[in-house]
Amino acid sequence: MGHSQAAKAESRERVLRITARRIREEGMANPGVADLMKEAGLTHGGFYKHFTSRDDLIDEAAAVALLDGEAKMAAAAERGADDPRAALIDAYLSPRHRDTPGTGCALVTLGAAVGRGGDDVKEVYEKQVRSYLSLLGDATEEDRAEAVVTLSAMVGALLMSRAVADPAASEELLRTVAERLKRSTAKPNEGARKRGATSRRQPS
Amino acid sequence: MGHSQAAKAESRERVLRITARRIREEGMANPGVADLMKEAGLTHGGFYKHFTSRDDLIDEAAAVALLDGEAKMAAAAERGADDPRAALIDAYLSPRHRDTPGTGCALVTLGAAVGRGGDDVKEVYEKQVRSYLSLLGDATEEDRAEAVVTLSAMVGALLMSRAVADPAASEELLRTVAERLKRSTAKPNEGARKRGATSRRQPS
DNA sequence: ATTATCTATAGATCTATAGATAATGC
DNA sequence: ATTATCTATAGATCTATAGATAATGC
Repeated sequence: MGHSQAAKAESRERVLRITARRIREEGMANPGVADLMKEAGLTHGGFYKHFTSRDDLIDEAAAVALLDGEAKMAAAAERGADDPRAALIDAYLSPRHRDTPGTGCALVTLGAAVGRGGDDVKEVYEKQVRSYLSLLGDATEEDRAEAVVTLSAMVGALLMSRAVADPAASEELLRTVAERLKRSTAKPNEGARKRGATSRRQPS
Repeated sequence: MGHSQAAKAESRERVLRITARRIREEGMANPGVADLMKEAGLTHGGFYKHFTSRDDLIDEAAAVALLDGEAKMAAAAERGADDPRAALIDAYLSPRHRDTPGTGCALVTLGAAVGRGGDDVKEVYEKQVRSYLSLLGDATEEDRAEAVVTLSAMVGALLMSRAVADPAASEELLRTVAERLKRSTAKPNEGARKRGATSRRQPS
C-alpha cells in the first residue's frame, strides 16, 4: 500500500484492460467495481483515485475495447500479405473469434449498449467503423459501398453466430458469409480470374 | 386488489409486453421488477404470482421480443406485394426502425445478450433467424446463401447505425446496405432486367 | 374458500465516501 | 509531506418473501 506513480499508472491500466475484456464478455452493465478491482489485485476502496465513477471507467473501457478489437483484426489482415481483405474476413468470421468475445471486435459485443449510450462513446465507435472500412478498402465510392456491406455482413454474422443454439447453424452463418464476401469483390489486382467462375445467378 | 383469472392473465401479458419493449430499449440487465410492475399499473409484491423469478420474466420477454420484431418485419414484407424482399429490406433499414428499437427486430437489440445467455433463449433466437431467412427466400442452396448474407448485412448495418455519432454516417450505413442488397438479387421473376445495369466492378 | 394484488420488510449487492496505513519522493 | 492503497461503512437499489386485503367464483 502506497506505491510509486508508475505503479499507480500500471494499476489504472490493468483495471482498464480487465474491464475492456469483461464488458465484452458480460455486457457494459454487469461487472461491478469491487469485482473488477479484485481481479486487478486491488481492493475496491482505491477505485475512486483512478476513476471519477463507474460510468467513467465503463466509457473508457469501451473505448479501449473498440480500439483493441479493431487492432487485432488489422493485425490479422496484415499477416495475410497476399490478400489482406480475405485474411481479415477469415479471421473475423472464424470460430475462434466467435468463441473469444472478450478479446474480439467490440462493434459486435458493445454495439447495442453503445447505441443506448452517450455521444462520447458513439464517436469512438464511429471512428472504429471508419477504421474497418479503411481496412476493407474504401478508396472509390464503389469500393466504399462494397466495404460498408462487407463490414455490416461480418458484424451481423458474428453477432448471430454467438446467439444461435445449434453449432451447425452457427458454423453455417460464419462460413456462408465468409465465402460470399471473399467472392463478391475479388480484388482486381490479384485474383480477378476468380470472378468468372462465381456469377451470381443463372437467369432462369 | 383481487380480480378475476382473466384479469390476472391480462396483467401477466401486460408485464410481458412491457418488458419485451423495455429490454429492447435498455438491454436485458437494466429494467427492475418494481419498475416494470409499476409501468403495468401494479405493485412489485404481486410479481412472483406471475413469474418464478426476474430471470424467468426476462427470458420469456426475450422470446416475445424476438417473435414480435420478426412479425413486424414479416408484415412489412407482405405490404410490399410486388416485391416483398425489397419491402422487407427497406422497412428493416429505415430510419424509423433504427429510431424505435423498442418495437423493432430483437436479433439486433438482444443479440449480444442472448449470446451470453442460456440455451433456451438461443433456441428461440435461432428460430427467428430461420424465419427471417425464409422470408428472404431460401428455397435453393444458392438462395439460402444469399439470404444468410442479406440478413447478416441488415442486422450489422442496423446495429452500427444506432451506435455511430454522426447522423450522416448512420444514414449512409442504412442507405448503402439497402441499395446493395436490393440490387444483388433482383429476383429473377420480376426485375431480372435490373441486373445487367449493376455489374459489380469493371475489370481494370 | 380461494386468490390477485398490495403493504412492508428482510437480505443481498452495489456505488461511493471517510479515515487509516505504509510506501514514495522532494 | 504526499499519496497509492486498504479497511470499514453509509446509503441506495434490487430481488424475493411474508402476511394483509378485497375481490372472485364455487
